Amino acid sequence: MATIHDVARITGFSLGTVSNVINRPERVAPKTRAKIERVMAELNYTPNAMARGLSLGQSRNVGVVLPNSHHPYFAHIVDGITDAAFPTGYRVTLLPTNYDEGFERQYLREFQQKMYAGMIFVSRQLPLADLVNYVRYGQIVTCENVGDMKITSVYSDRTTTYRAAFRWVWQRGYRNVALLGLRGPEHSETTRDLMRAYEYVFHEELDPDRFRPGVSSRQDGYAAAQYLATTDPKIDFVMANGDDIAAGVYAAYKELGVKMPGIMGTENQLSSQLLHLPTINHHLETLGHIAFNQAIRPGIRHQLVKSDFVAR
Amino acid sequence: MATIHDVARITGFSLGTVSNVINRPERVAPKTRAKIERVMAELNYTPNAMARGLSLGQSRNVGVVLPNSHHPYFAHIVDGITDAAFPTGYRVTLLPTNYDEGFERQYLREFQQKMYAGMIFVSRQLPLADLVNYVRYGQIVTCENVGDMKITSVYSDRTTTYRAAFRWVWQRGYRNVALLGLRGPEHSETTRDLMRAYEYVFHEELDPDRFRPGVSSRQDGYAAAQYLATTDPKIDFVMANGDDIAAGVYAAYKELGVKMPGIMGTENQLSSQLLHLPTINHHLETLGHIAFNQAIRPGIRHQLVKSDFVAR
DNA sequence: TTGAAAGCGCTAACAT
DNA sequence: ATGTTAGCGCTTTCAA
Repeated sequence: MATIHDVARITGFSLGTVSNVINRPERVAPKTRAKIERVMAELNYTPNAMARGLSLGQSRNVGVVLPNSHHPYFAHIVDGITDAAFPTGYRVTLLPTNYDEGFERQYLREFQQKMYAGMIFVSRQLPLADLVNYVRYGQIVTCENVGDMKITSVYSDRTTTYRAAFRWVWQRGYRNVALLGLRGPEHSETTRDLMRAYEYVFHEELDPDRFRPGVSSRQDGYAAAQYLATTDPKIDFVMANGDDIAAGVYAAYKELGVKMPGIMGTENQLSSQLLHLPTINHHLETLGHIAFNQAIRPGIRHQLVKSDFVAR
Repeated sequence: MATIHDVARITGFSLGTVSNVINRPERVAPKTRAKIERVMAELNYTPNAMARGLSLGQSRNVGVVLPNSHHPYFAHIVDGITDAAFPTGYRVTLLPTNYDEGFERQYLREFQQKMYAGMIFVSRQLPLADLVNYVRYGQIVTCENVGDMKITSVYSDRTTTYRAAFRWVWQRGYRNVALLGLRGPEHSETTRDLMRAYEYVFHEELDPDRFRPGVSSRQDGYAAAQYLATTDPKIDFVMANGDDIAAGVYAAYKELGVKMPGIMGTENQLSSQLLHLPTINHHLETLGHIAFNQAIRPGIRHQLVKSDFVAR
């Protein structure tokens, strides 16, 4: 592979001049610049990104921290991020944690070493305070409401939408609601938000037995619904954490032949349309888009992305 | 951030020795090794990946080239790749092309500069021969049947499965089949495979008007089906390039109120289960998994991933 | 077993 | 306008 030395040697100019045509073309005379550019093209030369990064102390990568990419919630956000990154020339690298703090720490250290120009924490295990410690090394953006913590955030106004959704559930006459989630309220801000909205509308705490954690796929939804239907037949509404999951719930109740409860999904995917189920649209692609743009420019900002309740 | 110099200075040993405890611990005396490791831990030291990469001429990244990550086909493969990469400590970076050769060239140059230990071409625009030119710089794996080209490949046996699917269509009595695809046969090997399988079973060429290109979402499927239903009412079977797309086709015919044709999807997603439509399961996560493993170890190999026709 | 030093490809002062 | 040079953090001969 051709290096900057090769083009310097061949053109007869110095390293510095060649470097200048790459980084500050205006400083070099048009004629020599043309000559150097021609040779670069001939040699099919591209600056080595690693060397550049090492010298500059920065890269054109953004790291995206997330537990996995199975769940549609994460997949949609990653979609938005890569779309936004594409025209900018930034690369996005996926940093899966499998819910393990250790990996998050590892990624943070790599960040500190300037491997990533910015990081997006789509999800995190580490305390927010730990992340805040790293903002001095570059841009970190979180995808949650962080209050007035000194860290950039992009988040959806879940509370408002969850309340609207529960109000709809209440008005429809449902009184025995079960919730499905990825992780319990002790681990997940989303689950806490959801429960708080429930309490706000129903004026009571949710029966702990009516929250089923560990649900992330249609199959999980199916299993959870089977459990609920057999152990707690009074349940008349199931709020699922994803449309495909909602579809799994639907299938389980249908197969058991018991009375179908009301079901709600989230993410506004195809499956809720097909089954004509209400859902919540978090506009996750938009969220990803914004998160990327925050990740590549300095400054601490907080941005809200509105979500919608889709009644059906 | 602590560098190797810091730990050398603090421990009183030389750079070389510290480097050795990182890379060849057996060469350094147990006592000095312990001492150095303790200081490393205290300083929270991690080797700088860029510097390491520059020095070594290699990275622990694999690049995944694909047009975009919207289509479930790509999303599923990426899922498989990241899952396989996780336990190995390799990073995966997404390299979207938007179907533009220029970007593929750019990525190939970065590869040549050792930015990526391996590359996976989930899709490509560049001629295969161009890719083959780069295998001497590292592992490149393509996700298609490349015959005896000297490049590693992982691909699904589409032909067999497509034939089985068309045979099923034939046996069910359908005689007027339309096909939906991302890109026309002139650009897409998948489409060519599909058409060849059609010809094999039906003993005739597909009427060109009965192939609708540019279909990649449920909405596209909906629009294509509307067009087909109104311009060519004889059509009695629609083969869609995705289950969600098949669902769009279903919706279009249903809304028009005309006789519902047979419909088949691919990828075995939830939507085909819900609508009870036959589909093809390409086992794309498995394919991604294998692709990753091929990408990180040298050698040219070809591997077939079996796909299934799911009759419904 | 440990140390010294060259080099990976590039950038950015600083000199000319 | 162009050249020279000292790093960026690390690995790896080669010596001691």
